[in-house]
Amino acid sequence: MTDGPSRRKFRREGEERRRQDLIEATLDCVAERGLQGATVRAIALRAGVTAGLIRHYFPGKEELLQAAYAAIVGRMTEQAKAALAMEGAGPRRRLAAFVAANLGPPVVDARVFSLWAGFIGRASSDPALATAHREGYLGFRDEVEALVGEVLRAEGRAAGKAELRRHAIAINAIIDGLWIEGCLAGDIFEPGELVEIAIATVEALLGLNLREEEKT
Amino acid sequence: MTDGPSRRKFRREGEERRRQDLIEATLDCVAERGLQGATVRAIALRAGVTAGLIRHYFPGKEELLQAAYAAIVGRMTEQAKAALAMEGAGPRRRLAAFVAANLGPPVVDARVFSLWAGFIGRASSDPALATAHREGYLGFRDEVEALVGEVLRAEGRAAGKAELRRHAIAINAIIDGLWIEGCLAGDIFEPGELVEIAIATVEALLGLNLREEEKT
DNA sequence: GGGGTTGTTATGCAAGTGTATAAATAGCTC
DNA sequence: GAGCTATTTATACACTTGCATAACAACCCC
Repeated sequence: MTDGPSRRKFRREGEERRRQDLIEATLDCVAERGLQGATVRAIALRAGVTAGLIRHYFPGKEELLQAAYAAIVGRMTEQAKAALAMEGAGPRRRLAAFVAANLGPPVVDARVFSLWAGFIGRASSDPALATAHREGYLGFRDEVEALVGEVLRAEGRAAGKAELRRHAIAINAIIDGLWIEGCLAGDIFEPGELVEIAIATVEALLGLNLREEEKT
Repeated sequence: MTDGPSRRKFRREGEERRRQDLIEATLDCVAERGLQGATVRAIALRAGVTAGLIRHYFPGKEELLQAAYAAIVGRMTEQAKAALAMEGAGPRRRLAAFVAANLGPPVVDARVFSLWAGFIGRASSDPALATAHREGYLGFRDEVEALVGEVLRAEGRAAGKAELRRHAIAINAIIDGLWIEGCLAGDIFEPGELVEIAIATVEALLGLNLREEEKT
């Protein structure tokens, strides 16, 4: 009748599966309790394992957080890249698709934003993180710049380097700004409103219509 | 010769002065080590006092952080309000001044950003914080909307409610987006470049020139 | 200049953190 | 089914955190 030292039952999962589960659990914790609330114990509980297991798959908590961050950044850029790769579509439609991709799910998401804010908030104090952001930002901006260049070229309009740079910075800012609001208070906007506003602003900025296809 | 129990020398400061010092120390800590690094001990050390004193001026650490956040938000809106209050200037110049005020020092500042990110990152998990942001955002946007309304009215252009709303959202996003980049990587922009880009984008959006005064 | 007020220090504590380590057991191979 | 391997659990440790408390001393008042 004496219940012996009952040890918890468990199942062995594949390595990749466990890593993914832990990353997902981390994202959930960050979303629900903020970065501070993402402790190893909370993450493990959410993943259905015990805390020690984290160290079996990651060198430390920091690496798990970085993996989670990388996972989210990956998902976001994946969307954007898909829009860029739209073969067969003209530059204008590709630009519009790119903007739209960055302002819809899964990019616009409170969970994503929490993690982003948590990480980026330390960029001022963490040089490595600051560099990472800068490279990511410049890479993103370069893509926008190239895209705008294509659009204008297709339009037969000369575009100076400085002008292109300014346009890319502005478009990037519009996307970022709307992204933030969508993440933080998506419910005060109509569905698709952010995308529409972004595209309309880009249209005004470039002085052309992105919705109708260019004449061949 | 036995050095007795040497107790630290100290000076009694005025209440308001101490509070301000503690708040400033908090901002410094957040800037240098991130929100996580802003512990009561680190803050006290920076302020030149011992940790216990914090609890003499604030109910707890949380309240100190909120005071620091409020202080920074206050400084930011102060700048913006000053631009709005420019009497004698036409709507267009006031709008330009408003945009510029939000994209120059002391609003664009890494320290400010760290604190902002730290707080806003918890907005998803903290309903009170989410509400605070929403109200601040909507208040800000209302001001932009009113300003844009004035500008267009002075231009003799009719502006529908929906159009006004979209413009305000867009302008707000531009300011936010550029603000972030200025805070995070101000050194990759020319001085005044962000302001110029913002104003140029707003000009394109509204289809008018903000730099030259309106004809009376 | 002596006393009282209270701003300030010093010390300690309970809770929570990430991490290290050893024991246990699930699932594979033969 | 026995034996191995390494995934997983359980436990403990060193450290930090915010907070409580009591002793102390700087400043004000008379």
